[in-house]
Amino acid sequence: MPKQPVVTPRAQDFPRWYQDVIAKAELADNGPVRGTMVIRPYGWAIWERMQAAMDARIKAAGAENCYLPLFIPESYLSREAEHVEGFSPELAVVTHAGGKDLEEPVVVRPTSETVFGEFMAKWVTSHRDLPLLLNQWANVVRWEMRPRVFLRTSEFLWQEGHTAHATEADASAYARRILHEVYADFMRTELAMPVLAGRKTKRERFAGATNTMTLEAMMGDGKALQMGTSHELGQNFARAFDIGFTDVDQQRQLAWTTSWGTSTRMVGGLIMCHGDDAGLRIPPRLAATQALVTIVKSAPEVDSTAAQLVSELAAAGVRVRLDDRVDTPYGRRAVDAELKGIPVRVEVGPRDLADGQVTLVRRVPGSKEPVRVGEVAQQVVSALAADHQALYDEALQRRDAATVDAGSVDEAVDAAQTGWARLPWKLLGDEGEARIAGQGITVRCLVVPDADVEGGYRVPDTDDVAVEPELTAIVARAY
RNA sequence: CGGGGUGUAGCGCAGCUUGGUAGCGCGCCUGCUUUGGGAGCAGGAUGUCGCAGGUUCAAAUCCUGUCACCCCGACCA
Repeated sequence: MPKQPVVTPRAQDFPRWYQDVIAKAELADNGPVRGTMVIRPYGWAIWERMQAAMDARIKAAGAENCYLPLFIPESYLSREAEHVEGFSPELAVVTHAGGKDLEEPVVVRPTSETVFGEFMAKWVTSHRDLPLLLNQWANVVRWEMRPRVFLRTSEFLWQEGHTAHATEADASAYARRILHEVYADFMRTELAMPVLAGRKTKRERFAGATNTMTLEAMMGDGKALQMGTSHELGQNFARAFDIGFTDVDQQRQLAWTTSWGTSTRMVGGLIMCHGDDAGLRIPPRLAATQALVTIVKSAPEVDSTAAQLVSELAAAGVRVRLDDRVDTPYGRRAVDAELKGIPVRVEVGPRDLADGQVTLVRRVPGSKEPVRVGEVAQQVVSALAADHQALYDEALQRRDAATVDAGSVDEAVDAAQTGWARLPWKLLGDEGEARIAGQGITVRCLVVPDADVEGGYRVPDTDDVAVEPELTAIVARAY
Protein backbone atom coordinates (compact mmCIF):
# COMPACT_ATOMS: atom_id res chain seq x y z
CA MET A 1 0.00 0.00 0.00
CA PRO A 2 1.24 3.53 -0.66
CA LYS A 3 3.22 5.31 1.99
CA GLN A 4 1.96 8.77 1.15
CA PRO A 5 -1.80 9.15 1.50
CA VAL A 6 -3.25 9.34 -1.98
CA VAL A 7 -6.63 10.51 -0.73
CA THR A 8 -7.62 12.34 2.45
CA PRO A 9 -7.71 9.69 5.20
CA ARG A 10 -11.27 8.76 6.18
CA ALA A 11 -10.68 9.38 9.86
CA GLN A 12 -9.50 12.90 9.12
CA ASP A 13 -12.39 14.08 6.96
CA PHE A 14 -14.87 11.53 5.64
CA PRO A 15 -16.78 13.78 3.20
CA ARG A 16 -13.49 14.99 1.77
CA TRP A 17 -12.33 11.40 1.42
CA TYR A 18 -15.52 10.63 -0.48
CA GLN A 19 -14.94 13.50 -2.91
CA ASP A 20 -11.29 12.59 -3.36
CA VAL A 21 -12.15 9.00 -4.21
CA ILE A 22 -14.75 10.06 -6.76
CA ALA A 23 -12.28 12.38 -8.44
CA LYS A 24 -9.21 10.16 -8.32
CA ALA A 25 -10.96 6.94 -9.27
CA GLU A 26 -12.46 8.87 -12.18
CA LEU A 27 -16.03 8.04 -11.27
CA ALA A 28 -17.74 11.37 -11.82
CA ASP A 29 -17.47 15.13 -12.14
CA ASN A 30 -19.87 17.81 -11.09
CA GLY A 31 -22.08 18.95 -13.95
CA PRO A 32 -22.26 22.56 -15.10
CA VAL A 33 -25.64 23.05 -13.43
CA ARG A 34 -25.41 22.81 -9.68
CA GLY A 35 -26.54 19.45 -8.41
CA THR A 36 -26.00 17.61 -11.66
CA MET A 37 -23.31 15.03 -12.24
CA VAL A 38 -21.28 13.76 -15.13
CA ILE A 39 -20.78 10.04 -14.77
CA ARG A 40 -17.43 9.03 -16.22
CA PRO A 41 -16.76 5.68 -17.88
CA TYR A 42 -15.47 3.96 -14.76
CA GLY A 43 -18.40 5.20 -12.70
CA TRP A 44 -20.77 4.25 -15.47
CA ALA A 45 -19.31 0.74 -15.61
CA ILE A 46 -20.27 0.30 -11.96
CA TRP A 47 -23.81 1.54 -12.56
CA GLU A 48 -24.10 -0.62 -15.66
CA ARG A 49 -23.16 -3.71 -13.70
CA MET A 50 -25.68 -2.77 -11.03
CA GLN A 51 -28.36 -2.27 -13.65
CA ALA A 52 -27.70 -5.63 -15.27
CA ALA A 53 -27.89 -7.55 -11.99
CA MET A 54 -30.96 -5.65 -10.84
CA ASP A 55 -32.71 -5.93 -14.17
CA ALA A 56 -32.33 -9.70 -14.18
CA ARG A 57 -33.86 -9.93 -10.70
CA ILE A 58 -36.71 -7.55 -11.57
CA LYS A 59 -37.59 -9.68 -14.59
CA ALA A 60 -37.32 -12.84 -12.52
CA ALA A 61 -39.91 -11.29 -10.20
CA GLY A 62 -42.22 -11.05 -13.20
CA ALA A 63 -42.07 -7.35 -14.00
CA GLU A 64 -41.66 -6.06 -17.56
CA ASN A 65 -39.75 -3.02 -18.66
CA CYS A 66 -41.38 -0.08 -20.39
CA TYR A 67 -40.83 3.64 -20.78
CA LEU A 68 -43.02 6.58 -19.86
CA PRO A 69 -42.35 10.24 -20.63
CA LEU A 70 -40.03 12.66 -18.86
CA PHE A 71 -42.64 15.45 -18.99
CA ILE A 72 -45.73 15.23 -16.85
CA PRO A 73 -48.72 17.60 -16.95
CA GLU A 74 -48.65 19.61 -13.76
CA SER A 75 -52.27 18.74 -13.11
CA TYR A 76 -51.41 15.03 -12.75
CA LEU A 77 -49.31 15.69 -9.69
CA SER A 78 -52.15 17.52 -7.98
CA ARG A 79 -54.52 14.59 -8.18
CA GLU A 80 -53.10 12.90 -5.15
CA ALA A 81 -53.06 15.42 -2.32
CA GLU A 82 -50.16 14.10 -0.25
CA HIS A 83 -48.15 13.35 -3.34
CA VAL A 84 -48.11 16.95 -4.59
CA GLU A 85 -47.51 18.30 -1.15
CA GLY A 86 -44.53 16.02 -0.69
CA PHE A 87 -42.95 16.76 -4.04
CA SER A 88 -43.78 20.39 -4.83
CA PRO A 89 -40.71 21.87 -3.08
CA GLU A 90 -38.34 19.94 -5.32
CA LEU A 91 -40.12 20.09 -8.66
CA ALA A 92 -38.54 21.49 -11.80
CA VAL A 93 -41.34 22.96 -13.88
CA VAL A 94 -41.20 23.93 -17.54
CA THR A 95 -43.33 26.99 -18.15
CA HIS A 96 -41.87 28.10 -21.43
CA ALA A 97 -41.16 26.05 -24.52
CA GLY A 98 -41.30 26.35 -28.27
CA GLY A 99 -40.78 30.06 -27.96
CA LYS A 100 -43.88 30.78 -25.91
CA ASP A 101 -45.47 30.27 -22.51
CA LEU A 102 -47.15 26.89 -22.13
CA GLU A 103 -50.90 26.66 -21.57
CA GLU A 104 -50.28 24.17 -18.77
CA PRO A 105 -46.88 23.99 -17.13
CA VAL A 106 -45.08 20.68 -17.54
CA VAL A 107 -43.29 19.03 -14.65
CA VAL A 108 -40.01 17.20 -15.16
CA ARG A 109 -40.79 13.86 -13.51
CA PRO A 110 -39.65 13.57 -9.91
CA THR A 111 -41.14 10.04 -10.00
CA SER A 112 -43.81 8.53 -12.21
CA GLU A 113 -46.67 7.26 -10.03
CA THR A 114 -49.07 9.70 -11.64
CA VAL A 115 -48.32 8.85 -15.26
CA PHE A 116 -48.31 5.15 -14.48
CA GLY A 117 -51.62 5.70 -12.71
CA GLU A 118 -53.13 7.37 -15.74
CA PHE A 119 -52.05 4.63 -18.11
CA MET A 120 -52.67 1.70 -15.83
CA ALA A 121 -56.24 2.96 -15.62
CA LYS A 122 -56.40 2.61 -19.36
CA TRP A 123 -54.74 -0.79 -19.52
CA VAL A 124 -56.57 -2.44 -16.64
CA THR A 125 -60.22 -3.26 -17.12
CA SER A 126 -60.59 -6.83 -15.90
CA HIS A 127 -59.27 -8.92 -13.04
CA ARG A 128 -57.56 -10.86 -15.84
CA ASP A 129 -55.32 -7.85 -16.43
CA LEU A 130 -53.98 -8.11 -12.92
CA PRO A 131 -51.46 -8.12 -11.54
CA LEU A 132 -49.87 -5.61 -13.86
CA LEU A 133 -46.15 -5.59 -13.14
CA LEU A 134 -44.11 -2.82 -14.76
CA ASN A 135 -40.70 -1.26 -14.37
CA GLN A 136 -38.81 1.51 -16.09
CA TRP A 137 -35.20 2.64 -16.13
CA ALA A 138 -35.17 6.40 -16.28
CA ASN A 139 -33.78 9.67 -15.02
CA VAL A 140 -35.74 11.81 -12.59
CA VAL A 141 -35.33 15.34 -11.28
CA ARG A 142 -35.75 16.50 -7.72
CA TRP A 143 -34.24 19.93 -7.19
CA GLU A 144 -31.74 19.67 -4.38
CA MET A 145 -30.63 22.33 -1.93
CA ARG A 146 -27.53 20.50 -0.87
CA PRO A 147 -26.28 18.13 -3.55
CA ARG A 148 -23.63 15.45 -3.20
CA VAL A 149 -22.43 13.40 -6.11
CA PHE A 150 -24.30 10.07 -6.35
CA LEU A 151 -25.96 10.51 -2.96
CA ARG A 152 -28.15 13.49 -3.59
CA THR A 153 -28.20 15.06 -7.03
CA SER A 154 -30.88 17.11 -8.72
CA GLU A 155 -31.00 14.63 -11.54
CA PHE A 156 -30.41 10.97 -10.90
CA LEU A 157 -30.88 7.67 -12.64
CA TRP A 158 -32.98 4.88 -11.26
CA GLN A 159 -35.42 2.13 -11.88
CA GLU A 160 -38.96 2.62 -10.72
CA GLY A 161 -41.36 -0.29 -10.53
CA HIS A 162 -45.10 0.25 -10.61
CA THR A 163 -47.60 -2.51 -10.10
CA ALA A 164 -51.35 -2.91 -9.78
CA HIS A 165 -53.04 -5.78 -7.98
CA ALA A 166 -56.53 -7.07 -7.37
CA THR A 167 -56.16 -7.31 -3.62
CA GLU A 168 -54.39 -5.50 -0.84
CA ALA A 169 -52.79 -8.76 0.24
CA ASP A 170 -51.36 -9.38 -3.20
CA ALA A 171 -49.99 -5.83 -3.46
CA SER A 172 -48.46 -6.06 -0.02
CA ALA A 173 -46.86 -9.41 -0.78
CA TYR A 174 -45.38 -8.11 -4.01
CA ALA A 175 -43.93 -4.97 -2.43
CA ARG A 176 -42.28 -7.25 0.11
CA ARG A 177 -41.10 -9.67 -2.52
CA ILE A 178 -39.33 -6.85 -4.36
CA LEU A 179 -37.80 -5.60 -1.13
CA HIS A 180 -36.37 -8.99 -0.25
CA GLU A 181 -35.90 -11.05 -3.39
CA VAL A 182 -34.83 -8.24 -5.66
CA TYR A 183 -33.32 -5.44 -3.59
CA ALA A 184 -31.93 -7.03 -0.44
CA ASP A 185 -30.70 -10.05 -2.35
CA PHE A 186 -28.98 -7.86 -4.92
CA MET A 187 -27.34 -5.69 -2.28
CA ARG A 188 -26.11 -8.60 -0.21
CA THR A 189 -25.12 -10.86 -3.07
CA GLU A 190 -23.74 -8.47 -5.67
CA LEU A 191 -22.75 -5.43 -3.64
CA ALA A 192 -21.55 -7.41 -0.61
CA MET A 193 -23.46 -4.94 1.53
CA PRO A 194 -25.45 -5.95 4.57
CA VAL A 195 -28.78 -4.14 4.60
CA LEU A 196 -31.43 -3.87 7.26
CA ALA A 197 -35.01 -4.12 6.05
CA GLY A 198 -37.60 -2.12 7.93
CA ARG A 199 -40.62 0.08 7.75
CA LYS A 200 -40.49 3.86 7.52
CA THR A 201 -42.28 5.94 10.13
CA LYS A 202 -45.18 8.09 9.01
CA ARG A 203 -42.85 11.05 8.96
CA GLU A 204 -40.43 9.38 6.55
CA ARG A 205 -43.04 7.70 4.42
CA PHE A 206 -43.24 8.28 0.67
CA ALA A 207 -45.73 11.00 -0.25
CA GLY A 208 -48.91 9.17 -1.16
CA ALA A 209 -47.98 5.75 0.24
CA THR A 210 -49.74 3.80 2.95
CA ASN A 211 -46.56 1.96 3.84
CA THR A 212 -42.93 2.54 2.90
CA MET A 213 -40.35 -0.15 3.42
CA THR A 214 -36.65 0.55 3.25
CA LEU A 215 -33.24 -1.06 3.12
CA GLU A 216 -30.71 0.73 5.26
CA ALA A 217 -26.96 0.29 5.07
CA MET A 218 -24.25 1.58 7.35
CA MET A 219 -21.49 3.63 5.79
CA GLY A 220 -17.84 3.69 6.87
CA ASP A 221 -18.45 6.63 9.20
CA GLY A 222 -21.40 5.01 10.96
CA LYS A 223 -24.06 7.01 9.16
CA ALA A 224 -27.00 5.33 7.50
CA LEU A 225 -27.92 5.36 3.84
CA GLN A 226 -31.27 4.37 2.40
CA MET A 227 -30.35 2.03 -0.43
CA GLY A 228 -33.80 1.34 -1.77
CA THR A 229 -37.48 1.59 -1.00
CA SER A 230 -40.64 -0.34 -1.72
CA HIS A 231 -44.04 1.25 -1.19
CA GLU A 232 -47.55 0.03 -0.72
CA LEU A 233 -49.72 2.75 -2.17
CA GLY A 234 -53.03 1.33 -1.02
CA GLN A 235 -55.78 2.59 -3.29
CA ASN A 236 -54.61 6.20 -3.16
CA PHE A 237 -53.38 6.37 -6.73
CA ALA A 238 -55.99 3.91 -7.98
CA ARG A 239 -58.65 6.28 -6.66
CA ALA A 240 -56.96 9.39 -8.04
CA PHE A 241 -56.50 7.90 -11.50
CA ASP A 242 -59.40 5.50 -11.49
CA ILE A 243 -57.49 2.24 -11.87
CA GLY A 244 -60.52 0.01 -11.69
CA PHE A 245 -61.44 -3.45 -12.85
CA THR A 246 -64.37 -5.83 -12.93
CA ASP A 247 -63.86 -8.82 -10.66
CA VAL A 248 -65.06 -12.42 -11.04
CA ASP A 249 -68.35 -11.49 -9.45
CA GLN A 250 -68.81 -8.74 -12.02
CA GLN A 251 -68.30 -6.13 -9.34
CA ARG A 252 -66.39 -2.96 -10.13
CA GLN A 253 -63.31 -2.70 -7.86
CA LEU A 254 -60.38 -0.37 -7.33
CA ALA A 255 -56.92 -1.82 -7.76
CA TRP A 256 -54.16 -1.75 -5.15
CA THR A 257 -50.83 -0.39 -6.33
CA THR A 258 -47.18 -0.47 -5.32
CA SER A 259 -44.04 1.34 -6.39
CA TRP A 260 -40.39 0.68 -5.65
CA GLY A 261 -37.07 2.18 -6.61
CA THR A 262 -33.31 2.07 -6.43
CA SER A 263 -31.00 4.67 -7.87
CA THR A 264 -27.48 5.80 -8.67
CA ARG A 265 -27.33 6.59 -4.97
CA MET A 266 -26.30 2.97 -4.59
CA VAL A 267 -22.98 3.85 -6.22
CA GLY A 268 -22.36 6.33 -3.41
CA GLY A 269 -23.37 3.70 -0.89
CA LEU A 270 -20.96 1.21 -2.38
CA ILE A 271 -18.11 3.70 -2.17
CA MET A 272 -18.81 4.66 1.44
CA CYS A 273 -19.47 1.12 2.60
CA HIS A 274 -16.39 -0.61 1.23
CA GLY A 275 -13.86 2.11 0.45
CA ASP A 276 -10.70 2.48 2.51
CA ASP A 277 -7.83 4.95 2.72
CA ALA A 278 -6.35 3.64 -0.51
CA GLY A 279 -9.57 4.24 -2.45
CA LEU A 280 -12.41 2.08 -3.68
CA ARG A 281 -12.86 -1.59 -3.04
CA ILE A 282 -15.23 -2.98 -5.64
CA PRO A 283 -16.85 -6.27 -4.68
CA PRO A 284 -15.52 -8.92 -7.08
CA ARG A 285 -18.94 -10.05 -8.30
CA LEU A 286 -19.78 -6.49 -9.29
CA ALA A 287 -16.42 -5.41 -10.70
CA ALA A 288 -16.36 -4.78 -14.44
CA THR A 289 -12.66 -5.61 -14.28
CA GLN A 290 -12.00 -8.31 -11.71
CA ALA A 291 -8.38 -8.95 -12.50
CA LEU A 292 -5.68 -6.82 -13.99
CA VAL A 293 -2.66 -8.57 -15.45
CA THR A 294 0.13 -6.06 -14.98
CA ILE A 295 3.31 -6.14 -16.99
CA VAL A 296 5.78 -4.75 -14.48
CA LYS A 297 8.57 -4.42 -16.98
CA SER A 298 8.31 -5.42 -20.57
CA ALA A 299 10.40 -8.33 -21.89
CA PRO A 300 9.56 -10.98 -24.49
CA GLU A 301 8.89 -13.71 -21.96
CA VAL A 302 6.99 -11.33 -19.68
CA ASP A 303 4.74 -10.16 -22.51
CA SER A 304 3.93 -13.64 -23.70
CA THR A 305 3.27 -14.94 -20.19
CA ALA A 306 0.99 -11.99 -19.50
CA ALA A 307 -0.94 -12.59 -22.70
CA GLN A 308 -1.28 -16.26 -21.87
CA LEU A 309 -2.53 -15.47 -18.35
CA VAL A 310 -5.11 -13.07 -19.73
CA SER A 311 -6.58 -15.76 -21.94
CA GLU A 312 -6.43 -18.40 -19.21
CA LEU A 313 -8.24 -16.08 -16.81
CA ALA A 314 -10.86 -15.16 -19.39
CA ALA A 315 -11.37 -18.86 -20.09
CA ALA A 316 -11.89 -19.40 -16.37
CA GLY A 317 -14.72 -16.84 -16.46
CA VAL A 318 -12.76 -13.96 -14.93
CA ARG A 319 -13.34 -10.45 -16.30
CA VAL A 320 -9.71 -9.62 -16.99
CA ARG A 321 -7.76 -6.78 -18.57
CA LEU A 322 -4.13 -6.38 -19.49
CA ASP A 323 -2.14 -3.46 -18.14
CA ASP A 324 0.77 -3.05 -20.53
CA ARG A 325 1.22 0.69 -20.07
CA VAL A 326 4.90 0.24 -19.43
CA ASP A 327 5.62 3.88 -20.26
CA THR A 328 3.86 4.70 -16.99
CA PRO A 329 5.87 3.90 -13.86
CA TYR A 330 4.82 0.80 -11.97
CA GLY A 331 3.93 2.68 -8.82
CA ARG A 332 1.51 4.93 -10.63
CA ARG A 333 -0.28 1.97 -12.14
CA ALA A 334 -0.43 0.11 -8.83
CA VAL A 335 -1.91 3.13 -7.09
CA ASP A 336 -4.43 3.65 -9.90
CA ALA A 337 -5.61 0.07 -9.65
CA GLU A 338 -6.03 0.44 -5.90
CA LEU A 339 -7.89 3.73 -6.21
CA LYS A 340 -10.27 2.06 -8.61
CA GLY A 341 -10.68 -0.90 -6.31
CA ILE A 342 -9.85 -3.56 -8.88
CA PRO A 343 -10.12 -6.79 -6.86
CA VAL A 344 -6.92 -8.54 -7.91
CA ARG A 345 -3.75 -7.80 -9.82
CA VAL A 346 -1.53 -10.41 -11.34
CA GLU A 347 1.89 -8.84 -11.61
CA VAL A 348 4.19 -10.28 -14.19
CA GLY A 349 7.84 -9.21 -14.11
CA PRO A 350 11.18 -10.70 -15.04
CA ARG A 351 12.26 -11.24 -11.44
CA ASP A 352 9.34 -13.46 -10.42
CA LEU A 353 9.20 -15.12 -13.78
CA ALA A 354 12.75 -16.33 -13.34
CA ASP A 355 11.36 -18.52 -10.56
CA GLY A 356 8.36 -19.60 -12.62
CA GLN A 357 5.97 -17.48 -10.63
CA VAL A 358 4.03 -14.23 -10.67
CA THR A 359 2.69 -12.03 -7.87
CA LEU A 360 -0.96 -12.07 -6.87
CA VAL A 361 -2.02 -8.79 -5.25
CA ARG A 362 -5.40 -8.75 -3.57
CA ARG A 363 -7.15 -5.45 -2.93
CA VAL A 364 -9.38 -6.50 -0.06
CA PRO A 365 -6.85 -8.05 2.32
CA GLY A 366 -4.08 -5.95 0.80
CA SER A 367 -1.95 -9.04 0.40
CA LYS A 368 0.83 -9.88 -2.02
CA GLU A 369 1.88 -13.42 -2.62
CA PRO A 370 3.83 -15.41 -5.19
CA VAL A 371 1.82 -17.86 -7.29
CA ARG A 372 3.08 -20.50 -9.71
CA VAL A 373 2.27 -19.49 -13.28
CA GLY A 374 0.25 -22.64 -13.81
CA GLU A 375 -1.95 -21.99 -10.79
CA VAL A 376 -2.90 -18.40 -11.50
CA ALA A 377 -6.43 -18.93 -12.84
CA GLN A 378 -7.44 -21.21 -10.02
CA GLN A 379 -5.90 -18.93 -7.38
CA VAL A 380 -7.55 -15.84 -8.82
CA VAL A 381 -10.96 -17.48 -8.93
CA SER A 382 -10.75 -18.53 -5.31
CA ALA A 383 -9.34 -15.17 -4.23
CA LEU A 384 -12.25 -13.35 -5.88
CA ALA A 385 -14.80 -15.50 -4.10
CA ALA A 386 -13.04 -15.25 -0.73
CA ASP A 387 -12.53 -11.50 -0.96
CA HIS A 388 -16.13 -10.85 -1.94
CA GLN A 389 -17.25 -12.69 1.15
CA ALA A 390 -14.62 -10.91 3.25
CA LEU A 391 -16.00 -7.53 2.20
CA TYR A 392 -19.46 -8.57 3.27
CA ASP A 393 -18.28 -9.96 6.58
CA GLU A 394 -16.23 -6.88 7.32
CA ALA A 395 -19.18 -4.56 6.64
CA LEU A 396 -21.51 -6.68 8.73
CA GLN A 397 -19.08 -6.75 11.63
CA ARG A 398 -18.59 -3.02 11.46
CA ARG A 399 -22.33 -2.46 11.49
CA ASP A 400 -22.94 -4.77 14.41
CA ALA A 401 -20.08 -3.27 16.38
CA ALA A 402 -21.42 0.24 15.79
CA THR A 403 -25.01 -0.59 16.71
CA VAL A 404 -26.08 -0.36 20.32
CA ASP A 405 -29.26 -1.12 22.22
CA ALA A 406 -30.39 2.07 23.90
CA GLY A 407 -32.60 2.18 26.95
CA SER A 408 -33.51 5.83 26.58
CA VAL A 409 -33.76 8.54 23.99
CA ASP A 410 -30.68 10.26 25.39
CA GLU A 411 -28.67 7.08 25.10
CA ALA A 412 -29.86 6.63 21.53
CA VAL A 413 -28.92 10.18 20.57
CA ASP A 414 -25.52 9.60 22.05
CA ALA A 415 -25.00 6.36 20.15
CA ALA A 416 -26.12 7.98 16.90
CA GLN A 417 -23.02 10.18 16.99
CA THR A 418 -20.93 7.22 15.94
CA GLY A 419 -23.36 4.60 14.68
CA TRP A 420 -26.86 3.26 14.99
CA ALA A 421 -29.05 2.81 18.01
CA ARG A 422 -31.93 0.45 18.58
CA LEU A 423 -34.60 1.49 21.04
CA PRO A 424 -38.22 0.66 21.72
CA TRP A 425 -40.38 2.78 19.43
CA LYS A 426 -42.74 3.46 22.31
CA LEU A 427 -39.94 5.35 24.10
CA LEU A 428 -39.66 7.70 21.13
CA GLY A 429 -42.94 8.07 19.27
CA ASP A 430 -43.85 10.80 16.81
CA GLU A 431 -42.90 13.53 19.27
CA GLY A 432 -39.55 12.06 20.14
CA GLU A 433 -38.86 11.56 16.45
CA ALA A 434 -39.50 15.24 15.75
CA ARG A 435 -37.31 16.25 18.68
CA ILE A 436 -34.22 14.25 17.69
CA ALA A 437 -34.64 15.42 14.10
CA GLY A 438 -33.50 18.79 15.40
CA GLN A 439 -30.18 17.16 16.21
CA GLY A 440 -29.83 15.64 12.77
CA ILE A 441 -30.91 12.20 13.88
CA THR A 442 -33.70 10.32 12.17
CA VAL A 443 -35.58 7.11 12.64
CA ARG A 444 -34.22 5.03 9.81
CA CYS A 445 -36.82 2.35 10.16
CA LEU A 446 -39.02 0.32 12.47
CA VAL A 447 -38.38 -3.38 12.84
CA VAL A 448 -39.49 -6.39 14.88
CA PRO A 449 -37.17 -8.99 16.40
CA ASP A 450 -36.77 -12.21 14.44
CA ALA A 451 -33.98 -14.56 15.35
CA ASP A 452 -34.16 -16.29 11.96
CA VAL A 453 -33.19 -13.20 10.02
CA GLU A 454 -29.71 -11.82 9.53
CA GLY A 455 -29.24 -8.97 11.95
CA GLY A 456 -32.01 -10.32 14.16
CA TYR A 457 -34.77 -8.00 12.96
CA ARG A 458 -37.25 -7.91 10.11
CA VAL A 459 -39.89 -5.72 8.52
CA PRO A 460 -43.15 -5.59 10.48
CA ASP A 461 -45.77 -7.80 8.84
CA THR A 462 -48.51 -5.21 8.90
CA ASP A 463 -48.73 -1.49 9.10
CA ASP A 464 -51.51 -1.82 11.63
CA VAL A 465 -51.08 0.71 14.45
CA ALA A 466 -51.84 -2.10 16.88
CA VAL A 467 -48.32 -3.51 16.42
CA GLU A 468 -46.63 -0.19 17.18
CA PRO A 469 -45.88 -0.90 20.84
CA GLU A 470 -43.83 -3.94 19.82
CA LEU A 471 -41.67 -2.12 17.31
CA THR A 472 -38.00 -1.34 17.64
CA ALA A 473 -36.75 1.92 16.13
CA ILE A 474 -33.37 2.15 14.43
CA VAL A 475 -32.10 5.70 14.79
CA ALA A 476 -29.03 7.23 13.20
CA ARG A 477 -27.61 10.13 11.33
CA ALA A 478 -28.11 9.62 7.63
CA TYR A 479 -27.02 10.77 4.21
C1' C B 1 -34.93 32.58 3.08
C1' G B 2 -31.16 33.99 7.90
C1' G B 3 -25.55 33.91 9.14
C1' G B 4 -20.29 33.34 7.19
C1' G B 5 -16.99 33.13 3.00
C1' U B 6 -14.80 32.91 -1.95
C1' G B 7 -14.19 34.45 -7.23
C1' U B 8 -6.50 34.81 -10.20
C1' A B 9 -3.83 28.91 -15.64
C1' G B 10 -7.25 22.39 -16.38
C1' C B 11 -7.31 21.59 -10.58
C1' G B 12 -5.71 23.58 -5.70
C1' C B 13 -3.99 28.18 -4.10
C1' A B 14 -0.54 32.74 -3.03
C1' G B 15 -0.31 37.87 -4.33
C1' C B 16 -4.50 42.56 -2.30
C1' U B 17 -3.17 45.30 4.04
C1' U B 18 1.11 49.41 1.72
C1' G B 19 -1.36 50.29 -6.45
C1' G B 20 4.25 49.63 -10.33
C1' U B 21 6.80 43.24 -15.38
C1' A B 22 1.01 37.70 -13.40
C1' G B 23 3.18 33.83 -9.42
C1' C B 24 3.49 28.70 -6.74
C1' G B 25 2.16 23.38 -6.40
C1' C B 26 -0.14 19.54 -9.13
C1' G B 27 -1.49 18.37 -13.95
C1' C B 28 -0.21 19.06 -19.35
C1' C B 29 3.64 19.05 -23.72
C1' U B 30 8.93 17.72 -25.60
C1' G B 31 13.55 15.13 -24.83
C1' C B 32 16.82 11.90 -22.24
C1' U B 33 17.43 8.55 -18.25
C1' U B 34 14.01 5.33 -15.71
C1' U B 35 10.16 1.39 -14.60
C1' G B 36 9.08 -4.47 -8.37
C1' G B 37 4.85 1.22 -4.88
C1' G B 38 2.11 8.04 -7.18
C1' A B 39 10.03 8.45 -11.12
C1' G B 40 14.44 12.01 -11.97
C1' C B 41 16.64 15.85 -14.75
C1' A B 42 16.29 19.58 -18.53
C1' G B 43 13.26 22.51 -21.49
C1' G B 44 8.18 24.34 -22.71
C1' A B 45 2.90 25.92 -23.15
C1' U B 46 -1.36 27.85 -20.70
C1' G B 47 -4.55 33.89 -17.82
C1' U B 48 -10.70 38.82 -20.14
C1' C B 49 -7.19 38.28 -12.20
C1' G B 50 -16.06 36.83 -12.16
C1' C B 51 -18.43 41.21 -14.65
C1' A B 52 -19.40 46.68 -15.19
C1' G B 53 -18.21 51.41 -13.87
C1' G B 54 -14.98 54.85 -11.06
C1' U B 55 -10.26 56.98 -8.78
C1' U B 56 -5.10 57.19 -10.69
C1' C B 57 0.42 58.51 -14.87
C1' A B 58 -0.56 53.32 -13.50
C1' A B 59 -5.62 48.72 -10.63
C1' A B 60 -5.60 41.51 -9.44
C1' U B 61 -4.63 45.26 -5.49
C1' C B 62 -8.39 51.16 -3.70
C1' C B 63 -14.00 52.74 -4.30
C1' U B 64 -19.13 51.71 -6.11
C1' G B 65 -22.36 48.46 -8.22
C1' U B 66 -23.47 43.69 -10.01
C1' C B 67 -23.35 38.46 -10.90
C1' A B 68 -21.93 33.66 -9.60
C1' C B 69 -20.51 29.98 -6.46
C1' C B 70 -19.31 27.61 -1.68
C1' C B 71 -20.16 26.56 3.73
C1' C B 72 -23.81 26.37 8.20
C1' G B 73 -29.69 26.20 9.91
C1' A B 74 -36.12 23.48 7.44
C1' C B 75 -37.18 18.48 2.95
C1' C B 76 -35.49 14.04 -0.12
C1' A B 77 -33.88 7.79 -4.04
